[in-house]
Amino acid sequence: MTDINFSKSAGDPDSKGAEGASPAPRAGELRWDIIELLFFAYRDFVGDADHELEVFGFGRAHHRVMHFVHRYPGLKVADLLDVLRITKQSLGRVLKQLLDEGYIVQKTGNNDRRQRLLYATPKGEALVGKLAGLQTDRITRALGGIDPAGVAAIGQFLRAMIDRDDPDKVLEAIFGTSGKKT
Amino acid sequence: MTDINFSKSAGDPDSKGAEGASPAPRAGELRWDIIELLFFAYRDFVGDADHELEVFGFGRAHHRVMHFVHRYPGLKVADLLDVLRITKQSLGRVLKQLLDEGYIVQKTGNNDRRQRLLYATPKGEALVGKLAGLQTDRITRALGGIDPAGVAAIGQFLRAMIDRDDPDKVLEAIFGTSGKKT
DNA sequence: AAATTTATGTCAGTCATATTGACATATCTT
DNA sequence: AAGATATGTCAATATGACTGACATAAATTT
Repeated sequence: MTDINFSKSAGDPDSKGAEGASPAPRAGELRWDIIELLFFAYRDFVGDADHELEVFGFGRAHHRVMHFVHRYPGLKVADLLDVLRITKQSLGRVLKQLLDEGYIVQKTGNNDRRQRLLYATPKGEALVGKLAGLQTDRITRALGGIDPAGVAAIGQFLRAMIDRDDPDKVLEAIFGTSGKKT
Repeated sequence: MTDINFSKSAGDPDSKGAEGASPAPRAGELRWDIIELLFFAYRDFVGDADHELEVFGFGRAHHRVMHFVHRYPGLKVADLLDVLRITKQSLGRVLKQLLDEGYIVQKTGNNDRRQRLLYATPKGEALVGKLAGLQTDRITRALGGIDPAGVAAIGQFLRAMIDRDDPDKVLEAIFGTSGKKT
């Protein structure tokens, strides 16, 4: 999916009825520029990985799972569901494939034996690493020529775009006590 | 789609037990931070619109179409296909719904009567405006506290993340002679 | 004028990813 | 023992995407 889904946000007081029938909501205020740039930037960003994934017979869903399992070793299935915001059934098929094909392994939790902690295998790491390399190339290229202060602003902006209401385990790691990551 | 599609990266030196076969490509260089922030930022950004779209019985595809038709009045069907990077068949159903329900109208081209130029109706403008308002709220909030130079850096970064190889009509408008939109 | 190309629309069949709801099992908590 | 939790799985469905084939109208070329 090339997801565009621009956003919504809140309430747009005036929106539609603005002048005549056309809403022209907050005329000059809407950030059409950023909205569009985010769409195209994200489209091309995820596009990098898509081609590579085809080679493995995987889709974006597999990438998402591999990414988080790799980054947060020992993630539980429930954590993954929170992060990806999909249902158990949707995750099930993808996760099963990754397990069957040896990209991920499960280990029973030490404290709670009902839990299946997920870990990437070397094979899984290789895949995730390859995909991150492609995306990193694009990011590095895009950051070229931007000074440290600018890079910091970019990080600040991206973080501020994320909902903090009910952070999942991964977001807690990103924003939590260890709030690093520009 | 909550598209994540990260990329690859590799190595995570320590992760689970990967040592061994894992590629660990360019270990310290991978931008896991930006990769992840882009995922979450985009997920929440598009999430804003999703809820609102449900009210109308529409999906993200409808939003994308409405957005570009609104922003670039008179866009041809072929242009839309280039921008959205989907097939005629996929666009067909969505576009037909929007036409049937009065969010968009078609006008035969003046020069070329085969063309169906697309325009948003006031009703369509209202919807797009509402969605853009929600997303703009998030963007404005995220940009708060960032100085002009930082905002410029963000725009520069997002633009640089976009492929420029074969720009479609919309990208030409964004980057072309009238390259504005920070 | 006839042939070809272009712009659009549409039909049929398929796929990937997602959904909800119902259950089953193992394990932890009370 | 009873109940709650973590996970897995089955069935049925929806959306948005795909390929390929074909039809029509209008423009362009020959």
